[in-house]
Amino acid sequence: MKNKLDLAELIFGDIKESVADLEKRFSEREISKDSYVTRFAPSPTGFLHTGSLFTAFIGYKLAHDSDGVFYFRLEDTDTKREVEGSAKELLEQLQLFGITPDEGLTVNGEVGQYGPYTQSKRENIYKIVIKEMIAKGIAYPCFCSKEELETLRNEQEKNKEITGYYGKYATCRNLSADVAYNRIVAGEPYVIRFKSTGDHNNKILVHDEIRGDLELAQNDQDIIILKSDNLPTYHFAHAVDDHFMHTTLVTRGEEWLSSLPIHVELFDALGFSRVKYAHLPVIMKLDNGNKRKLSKRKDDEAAVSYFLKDGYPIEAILTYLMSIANSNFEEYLIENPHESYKSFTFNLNKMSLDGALFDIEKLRYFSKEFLAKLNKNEITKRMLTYTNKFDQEFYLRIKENEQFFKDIINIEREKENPRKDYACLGEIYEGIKFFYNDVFGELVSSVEFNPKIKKETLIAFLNDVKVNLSFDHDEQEWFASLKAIAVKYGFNPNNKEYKLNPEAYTGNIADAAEIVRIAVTTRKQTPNLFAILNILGTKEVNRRIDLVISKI
RNA sequence: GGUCCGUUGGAGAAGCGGCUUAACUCAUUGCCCUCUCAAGGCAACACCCAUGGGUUCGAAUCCCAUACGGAUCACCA
Repeated sequence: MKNKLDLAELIFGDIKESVADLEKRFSEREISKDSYVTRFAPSPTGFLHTGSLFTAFIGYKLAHDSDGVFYFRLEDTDTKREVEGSAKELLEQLQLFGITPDEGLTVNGEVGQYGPYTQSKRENIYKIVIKEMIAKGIAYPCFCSKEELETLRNEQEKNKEITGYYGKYATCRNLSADVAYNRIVAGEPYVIRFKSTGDHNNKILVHDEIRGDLELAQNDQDIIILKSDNLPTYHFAHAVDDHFMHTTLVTRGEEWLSSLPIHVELFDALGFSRVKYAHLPVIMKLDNGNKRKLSKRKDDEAAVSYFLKDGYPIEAILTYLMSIANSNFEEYLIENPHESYKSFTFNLNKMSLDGALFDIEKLRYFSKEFLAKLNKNEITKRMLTYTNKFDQEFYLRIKENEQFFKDIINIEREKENPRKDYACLGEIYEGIKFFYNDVFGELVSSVEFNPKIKKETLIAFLNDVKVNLSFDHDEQEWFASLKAIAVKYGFNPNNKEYKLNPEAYTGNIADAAEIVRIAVTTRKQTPNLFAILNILGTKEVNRRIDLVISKI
């Protein structure tokens, strides 16, 4: 007759260490009690998700605001869904946002004493724990096939019972060690399950740092802890890793709330002291009038690369995320205009309980504010990095004459209330392309002037502008000279007078300015005309006017 | 369907039993400024806090029910 010890030895014969050895190996962190140890633990299944960035950001803030540790752990136990190279990509994108792990996997390799930080490399640790669990009888091998499980589920559904492997349905939990031993020797495939002692009708009291005290039904499912591929499932790995890595606060999406009872039972059964949890609300999106989680497959904005590609500054993205996380953050910003999310202390209690709708308009607002505050050198530098990656043609154009670009981007910039034209770097080209002579040449063929003004007047006016418009000195003088010319062609420089009898004039001063504006930019709306004329210079302005006249 | 979580304006939200004629921010609309646009300034925008019942001298705030929304029920995390 074989007993539980024999069974444990049969399955994990190569495992010699004990849980006590592990406790010794991964001893308590020397860290203040008030400091949080948090982590970001993604699976390598693709690029960085906006929701993941949010979670990582919160974890990072919490740890750093409390002089704690923020570490990165790779949860790569689902070999089927794994995407090659995504761990690296995740890390790099995180770094772009300034969210660099203090410990665990980093762009420079693994750091820290609680590793390995990649779950597939921790097989041994999991097995040490499971071996003891089998020996103690709180875990057991299960030989049920997927087909059998499927049949069981159908049966349960038909009878309107709770589905799953629990209680009387967990047939393998009653197998004697001897029987199990022999079936394994005979070569039957199996998984390892946790033997739950919970009762679905009883409640457990748990505390969530965001939601407060929660009363949840106990877990009674004999969940799988070791899959047939010898890798642990999430629930078990979470308990083992967060215990031995000494996490103090688990920050994760609220989709995990319903499996909390499993985790709590696991921690208790293993004799681990429970960690704290903060289940973060999920970022949602409105789809046909219904709220739903941002979806990787359906929504472009679910991937942070979407914002990067358009050139939203990472500072603006993080500011936006912080504004959803703690709404008093915006008040903080108003009171402290020179501060940012970096100096703001994030508070879990101020977090909303339900998922916020992703609001691109608000992101755009923060982004405009941010970009407007940059000086010409800073924005040029960013623009160079951005276009080098996403718009080579424009990159080369800027490079060719950096000063020219700086002059353009500096129009109405370095001052108290700068222009807020751009929500992202990707919008800049469209805004200023007419400055470039070759582009102007293409645009000019489709210029249209106010049809109310006669062609002859237009041409005569423009010719006059060519010789008499003065913009070498200051803005006042420029405007005065524009007025002087305009008057000759029947424009009224006094708007109040003009409004009294519009029929008597060719137009008002705005109409006159519009002609010049269209002639040199092909647009009806632009930033300050005086500045534009100066940047282009007399020669180019006159060349453009000639070109335009030839098209009228 | 079971279980859990939630519900204050178009969006993020403050509020936690009387100080609320419901803060603040974005969006929207109007006016002012003005060579256009952007910016800036000033206003407006929840006949009331999902609905219905309670508790209370008094409720957005406490309790119950209903409705609605979300999450979750895998050898995925």
